[in-house]
Amino acid sequence: MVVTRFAPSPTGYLHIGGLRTALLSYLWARKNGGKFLLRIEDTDFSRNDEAAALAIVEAFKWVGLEHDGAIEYQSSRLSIYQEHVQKLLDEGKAYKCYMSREELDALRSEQMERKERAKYDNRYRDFTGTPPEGRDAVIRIKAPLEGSITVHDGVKGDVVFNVADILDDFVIARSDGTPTYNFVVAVDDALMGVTDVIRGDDHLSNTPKQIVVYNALGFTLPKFFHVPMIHNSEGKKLSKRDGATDVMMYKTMGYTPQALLNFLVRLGWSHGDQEVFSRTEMLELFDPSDINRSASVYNTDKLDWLNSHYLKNTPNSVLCELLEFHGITLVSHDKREILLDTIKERAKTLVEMAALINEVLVRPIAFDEAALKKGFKEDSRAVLENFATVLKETSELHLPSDYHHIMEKVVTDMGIGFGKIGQPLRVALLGKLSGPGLDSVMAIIGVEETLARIDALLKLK
RNA sequence: GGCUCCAUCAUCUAACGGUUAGGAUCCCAGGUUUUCAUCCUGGUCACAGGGGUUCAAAUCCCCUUGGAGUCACCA
Repeated sequence: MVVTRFAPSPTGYLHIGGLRTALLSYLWARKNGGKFLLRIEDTDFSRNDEAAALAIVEAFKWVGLEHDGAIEYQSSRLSIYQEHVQKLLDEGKAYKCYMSREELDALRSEQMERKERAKYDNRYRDFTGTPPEGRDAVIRIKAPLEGSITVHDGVKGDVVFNVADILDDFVIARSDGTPTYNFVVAVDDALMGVTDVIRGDDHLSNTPKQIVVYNALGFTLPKFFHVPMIHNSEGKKLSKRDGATDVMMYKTMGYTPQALLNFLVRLGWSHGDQEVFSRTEMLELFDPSDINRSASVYNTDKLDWLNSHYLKNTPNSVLCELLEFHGITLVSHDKREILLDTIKERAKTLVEMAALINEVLVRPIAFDEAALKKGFKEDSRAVLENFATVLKETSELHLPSDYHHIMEKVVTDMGIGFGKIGQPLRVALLGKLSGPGLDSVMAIIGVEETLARIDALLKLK
């Protein structure tokens, strides 16, 4: 049984980097028919932040990830931690330290002056005397004094830490009784039965401390997979200042969950030359031991490409639903198949699709100056008038090909090239020189509207 | 500063001692298209540097350099 977990602190939204580790954890659990747990790390924020948890669940829901069981809040597990602190106290594996804040600071500045590592001096490790009056104690764990601790990491390999370099008797419970992070993480992961810890490699150097806790409590160690960070274009850890880090912003920007997930799963992981992965393929092929060691740069060019790829392959009915979120209602539009077919070929995002759709559906309020100059020449008026005439004489116009035939007829009759009619017609219909195929546009908006738009342009000139 | 991790095209990456170092995105060019986009074809572009080990090194080892992360009564 594989049990993984995602353990964010309640920051109020799901971070794009968080989504990646969540995805990898989710995939690994589901692939093995195991469990994927969600735990909110709110021991310090202590304001039982359910809103923040909900934001994460909302984002999960949007991308289609689902955690198993109830959400665990560390803030509501305080008694469990206290129990385990007490256990260590009873077994002499942890002890009360009465050092004051001032004493600690003094010790540190002394060590700094001597260019030594800031490190607790174990003064209360074997203390048996009378504690100082009226002073709250913190609880420290007895960490090994020498030797080394090796993290067997599924991504990085064996990472050896020298105890003398990194450890001291660190605090596991504050003077107010609340437990600290490294203690809580170890206790929770162990108690919740987590077998595979997949998390950012910024946690790698915390791991020895957690191992000390595991060992003291007699828990068996999980497998660790420390996945490399995602960097911004400056090569630094991704932060809120780097633009879109909130997962839900991607919904607003018109990306599909499949594209986003596909993009993220390929950051730091690959399967040969494959670029496009369906959910099923991810589940089938993902293995955390294939994760890269090195950090990657967050560059959304490929996300755009993936998004347009998925858009092109999304059924119109689904597109229709997705577009609702972006203010486009097409359910009752009788030409929506033609419209969507032509639009989805030329948009990178749903937002772009929405804009393109409006360009077709809404009569242009102004004509682009340059387009007018380039697209409407001396002979254009005659061409458009001819076209309008033939249009009025023809009945039963429905398909793009119907309109195409009329364009052909006019062109042949007048002995001109296609460009002579295409350019001015395009300006009339769309107000500019680019856009979907004209026959499609006309089929979508119909004869009446086509004539009206031509008329509007002719009146202006 | 100590400790730890990392190092292949601009970007994501393949290669698990033997390839002209491959793919994708971006970019550029050509083709297709009434236009734009799509699509197709082609092109530019990389093993950080230096030592070893080996018949053979992008791959293993060491050093240098560079980058990142982490060092709390934060998580």
